[in-house]
Amino acid sequence: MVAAEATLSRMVRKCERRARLADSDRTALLGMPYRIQRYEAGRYIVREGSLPDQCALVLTGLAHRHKVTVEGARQIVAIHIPGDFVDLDGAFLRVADHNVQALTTCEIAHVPVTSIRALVADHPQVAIALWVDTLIDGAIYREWTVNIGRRQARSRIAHLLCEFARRLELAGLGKKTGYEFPMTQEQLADATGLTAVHVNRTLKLLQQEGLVKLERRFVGIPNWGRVRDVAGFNELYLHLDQVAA
Amino acid sequence: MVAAEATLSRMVRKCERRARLADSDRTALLGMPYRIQRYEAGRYIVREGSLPDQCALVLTGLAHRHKVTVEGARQIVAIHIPGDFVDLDGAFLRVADHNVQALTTCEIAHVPVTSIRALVADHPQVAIALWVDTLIDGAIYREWTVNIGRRQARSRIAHLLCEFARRLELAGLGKKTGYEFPMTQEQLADATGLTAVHVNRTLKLLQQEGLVKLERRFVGIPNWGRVRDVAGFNELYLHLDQVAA
DNA sequence: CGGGTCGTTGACTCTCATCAACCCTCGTGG
DNA sequence: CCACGAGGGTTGATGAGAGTCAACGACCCG
Repeated sequence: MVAAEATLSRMVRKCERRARLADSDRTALLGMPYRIQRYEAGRYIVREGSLPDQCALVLTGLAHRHKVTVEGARQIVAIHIPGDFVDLDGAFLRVADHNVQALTTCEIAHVPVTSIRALVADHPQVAIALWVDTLIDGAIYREWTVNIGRRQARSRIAHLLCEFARRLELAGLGKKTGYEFPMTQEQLADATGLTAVHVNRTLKLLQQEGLVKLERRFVGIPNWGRVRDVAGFNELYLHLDQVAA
Repeated sequence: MVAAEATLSRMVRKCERRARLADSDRTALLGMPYRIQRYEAGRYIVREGSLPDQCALVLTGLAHRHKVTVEGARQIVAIHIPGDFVDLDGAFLRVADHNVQALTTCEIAHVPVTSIRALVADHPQVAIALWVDTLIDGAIYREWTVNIGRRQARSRIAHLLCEFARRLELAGLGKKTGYEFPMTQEQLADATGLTAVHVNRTLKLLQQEGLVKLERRFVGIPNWGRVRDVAGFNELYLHLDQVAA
């Protein structure tokens, strides 16, 4: 499980950016009991309405959260990359209010809720770090609301691509100029509140304009400044500057 | 400041629903230093880009969070009612990524960030309660994303009215059958990702259907079941059942 | 009484959804 | 090695929901 250890440390590194951790905090984090499970693309990790007893942490691959309306329309509300806790909700909220699903094949570390609770009870700085993580998730949700509510398709998709670029870059999993991006157009549609057909046309447009390059499961952003402007992307909400207070 | 004390206790009551608090936790919460300030409707409480040194707690009236795109379109991302911390972000994130504005004339208690930090350091259960509050805010953000991304105007507005009904009811500030609702149609538009004109027409429609009754600053919901169905409203995401673990 | 904010309405436009067909690619199995 | 099927991508025609622009009306408050 060497790879897994390496990725647990990815999460620890993220926590270190969010609160000042002592060595004991770090070792406690790394010492959390967990069970690694592999999920094929499309498999559910958490179901709406369930009472989870574990929290999910992404080790490899991508996972997303989504809800389905009574009419059956799906909305993806968040996408998570390696190192993200997908489901801290599970530790403190009784019942899951949304689904978590593997977007690509991915490895998930399941941590018992009781361990999380014990960990944060004994390590206040870890609690702060995870709380800050929750706050930043909230900030991202807000930006998604703005994106879907007030930007039109072209900007909306560009914005999602910009957000991804920066987050992956920060995690050391890609560059602003290009990164692996395994979402289907239908998933992209569900994340942006559009339809797959319209996403297709809009992506075509973005490519014709030379703003993005798409190949297989790869996105290229040849001119970051132009795309950022088209998207109206301001990375403030990602709180990348966030350093232990 | 008797009224204010009463409303601080409203916040404490909310915290008690979110974590098991000892007497010492309660008194510590009530003992937080704060400065009460009155804001006229429309005044800014927090500005995007600022480095806040206080957190805002709504005592009376309504406040909302919003962001503005580069094109100047405004999106309201959250609305807060008395007893809500509007701005726990301020306690742990360096820079505000959105604006907080008085929606009606309201009274706000400002608590120094340092006091919040000291409070949660000394009272882990209070930290949990506030963290759970953050998690529930996140759940509401997610539902708003779904609302704006996947429901059409009629359902979308109905959904917002349902959410408000339940939240106000829980806070003891209204009933499901009707409540005071001082939002203008333009604000409603900014909260739902629509335009004021379309909100106007849609409200008309909802009234013609007998789903809602609108008078001045008051909303009536004569038949909750029907409106809930039109909205596709499922209150799970409000986590009203949330009780100390 | 006047001005401002908010709500109302009509005419027109445009973005995006819908429906439907077809293509390509890739993996599988005969 | 080829046939087949399924998932994903592409394209066109058409329509509906929502935006835009503009004018006017209602109400409140000074």
